[in-house]
Amino acid sequence: MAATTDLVTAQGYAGTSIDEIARASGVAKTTIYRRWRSKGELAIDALTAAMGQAPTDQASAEDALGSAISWMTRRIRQQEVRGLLLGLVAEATEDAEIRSQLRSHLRAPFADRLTNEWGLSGREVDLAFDIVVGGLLHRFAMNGRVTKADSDAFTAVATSVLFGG
Amino acid sequence: MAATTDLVTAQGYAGTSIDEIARASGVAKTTIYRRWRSKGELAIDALTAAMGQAPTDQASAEDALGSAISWMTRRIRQQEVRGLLLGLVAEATEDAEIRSQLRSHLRAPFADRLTNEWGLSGREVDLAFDIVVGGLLHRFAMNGRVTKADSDAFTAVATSVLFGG
DNA sequence: CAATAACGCTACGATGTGTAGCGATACTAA
DNA sequence: TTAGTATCGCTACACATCGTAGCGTTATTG
Repeated sequence: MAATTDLVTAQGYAGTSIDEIARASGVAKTTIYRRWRSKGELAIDALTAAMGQAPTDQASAEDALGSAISWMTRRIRQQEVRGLLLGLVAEATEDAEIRSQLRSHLRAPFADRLTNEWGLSGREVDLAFDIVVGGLLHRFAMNGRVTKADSDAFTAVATSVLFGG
Repeated sequence: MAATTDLVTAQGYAGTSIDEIARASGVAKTTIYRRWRSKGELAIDALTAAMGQAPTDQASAEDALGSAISWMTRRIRQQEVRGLLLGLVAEATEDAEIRSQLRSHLRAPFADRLTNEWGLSGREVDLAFDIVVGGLLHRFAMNGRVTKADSDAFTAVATSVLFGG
């Protein structure tokens, strides 16, 4: 998984082959396929590790949303996370299995606590999520980079979706 | 180009090969490569044709933005456009050439008139663009579909970015 | 009707995913 | 210690894809 993250960070998702990952991690390709069913599922696990834990110590719904958004934008500005995520979102487009794993490993950690513990509307939390993640990834796809100003702009929009700006 | 659009609509971008496009259009694969340098550039042209013309008859900046956004969301809800776009955005991620063509064939028709003729802020028009396009494509990637309610939600957010909501 | 441009076709080279089969190595339990 | 089991590494493969080379054939054009 570390080799996966490193190579995808350096070469992009599509530009990284399982052969390379096997070589870099000192393991046979067949061994990788004994543990993961596909490149996508390996990337899901690598992404989950790279994301780490969502923040939990908040005093209000506003705090919880703000810190969830800021956590997500920081992660997306991280090249390791972004590289894996871009590849996985592209694959999710034509693979329902990856789609479902992305929902439970990426969206759930962001959204579940906000809706279950803080009572925020599921529809609006999803909207904030898609604005931040979709917006930043799309901006990267169009411009080849994502700046702090970019992530601040999407953060402001997503926040005002739930707490009128 | 028609064969490209049809096949991508039915099978997705990654799931459609140049061989299939050649067969479906009754043309040799080599002929396709004599006109387009890659699958991506063929898809750019097919996308441009499928998008059609951006609307132009407006009376105010608000009108112009509103109709540009609504034009874009309608196009993205169209399966032909969405299929091509999803594949191209994925490719743009690791291909600066596609990235640049996407800016001039997709973003420019949406944004140029808004900034040049109606004096809207480039930064904010880009933000509206990325919210609508990025948001809707990402929602499709996560859910496997995009509803009218989805596009209405992103439309509302993007509009309020420029004309305070 | 000759010269030129475009096409169709077969055959490649390079790369990728994912699998089969087999011998060697490490681990586990009595 | 030793027998049995799970895991591993390796080669080879099946299959698909992009994009190109070369060559003979058909259109087009002047």
